[in-house]
Amino acid sequence: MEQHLLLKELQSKYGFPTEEFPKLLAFFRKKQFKKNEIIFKSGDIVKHTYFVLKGCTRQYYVSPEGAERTIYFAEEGAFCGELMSFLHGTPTNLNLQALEDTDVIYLDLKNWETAITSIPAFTLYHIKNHQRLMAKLKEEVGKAHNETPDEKYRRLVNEQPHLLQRLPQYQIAADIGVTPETLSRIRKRNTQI
Amino acid sequence: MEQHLLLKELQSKYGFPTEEFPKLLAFFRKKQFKKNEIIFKSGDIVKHTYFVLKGCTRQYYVSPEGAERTIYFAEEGAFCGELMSFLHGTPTNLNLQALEDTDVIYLDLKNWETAITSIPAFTLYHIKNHQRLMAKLKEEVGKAHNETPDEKYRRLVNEQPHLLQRLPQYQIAADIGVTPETLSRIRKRNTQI
DNA sequence: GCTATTCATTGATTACGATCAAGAAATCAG
DNA sequence: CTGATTTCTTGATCGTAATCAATGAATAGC
Repeated sequence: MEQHLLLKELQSKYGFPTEEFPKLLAFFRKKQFKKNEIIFKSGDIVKHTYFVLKGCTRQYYVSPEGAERTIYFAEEGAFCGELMSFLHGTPTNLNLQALEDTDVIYLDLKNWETAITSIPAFTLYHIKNHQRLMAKLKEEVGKAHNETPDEKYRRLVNEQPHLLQRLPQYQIAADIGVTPETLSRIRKRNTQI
Repeated sequence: MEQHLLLKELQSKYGFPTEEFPKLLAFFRKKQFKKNEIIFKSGDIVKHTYFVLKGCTRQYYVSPEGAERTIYFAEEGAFCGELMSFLHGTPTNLNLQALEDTDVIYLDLKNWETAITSIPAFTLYHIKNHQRLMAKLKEEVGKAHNETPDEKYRRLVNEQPHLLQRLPQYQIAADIGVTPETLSRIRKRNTQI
């Protein structure tokens, strides 16, 4: 029997008792999103927290002028959501969009709280995983200013090469923080060896 | 009797039972840092997590070329540390520096774990506070690319005016992500009304 | 109080990404 | 398969921050 993607994620990071898993999984429900569907948008109060089984989502920020800036992509085996809004019931200022037809499982707040309070290993996963994410974000903030677009592109090629294959270039451009034109030139510069 | 700064912080955000506080405080130890002292640096394994009682610290990232980029400043009443390294025992890639003579209280890992497991309200503070920080960082990542340096400066003036008074300009410049020369010109542009 | 650093300002030049504009290539619908 | 969108590339111009360089102001050490 094949291992559930969620269990795999929980165990790959910090160990999770297999026997607890069915109990945890029971709190989740399934859902599907169509390609390009907006899952939540700025101003919404986020009601669910999602785990991607198949497909890909992007979380992004929209500036007052309408420019988009992607914060991160969640592929298969990753949580995506916005716990700040989810936990506090406040409007989010981020947007979440499915970039492909995407299958997820999700928790509502009630089930999330029950799961967290009744399954300590799940709590531990959360705390530790958030440290990981936070560390990544801090690094992003740090690098956001000190790296040239060329460096950012090469880092993306090294760290997340799969994204290059599954995303259109203007999405990559939004992630790096440049215009599509500039990305096209960067690619030209960095391809010819 | 004056309320302890830590209790104030714990209660201001999400409510913390006052009667539990002495028990929590007992896990902490005191320490002082001199102005400009490096508390930890990239490559270190962070052994403590700090709460600032007096003074100010900055957490920053150093690029391979030696350029510094400040992630955030912690003033009185704020935690500062690097839980990723602290909890996982892995080397950090961030640096923490006291910008003034600074008094802190701190926890080592053993006491942190004991406090977290024995004082649920402290756990709750952590989880929720991390969401807040994470949301801020995400916004930072989002704005890092879409804001012009002028906009970043004006946002700093609006959101953290006290920092302008207590920090030298080249620190502000490192925070905004420009050279000191550029900041000087930005200030000139934005001062003359 | 005076000298020595460190820090802030100003100027001139350079480099690079944004923007505007137009074609080419790829994707999609019928 | 064909026409219509959408996406990607290429070119030319423009604006702005980095860099290099030098002077002025403020701080710290003796």
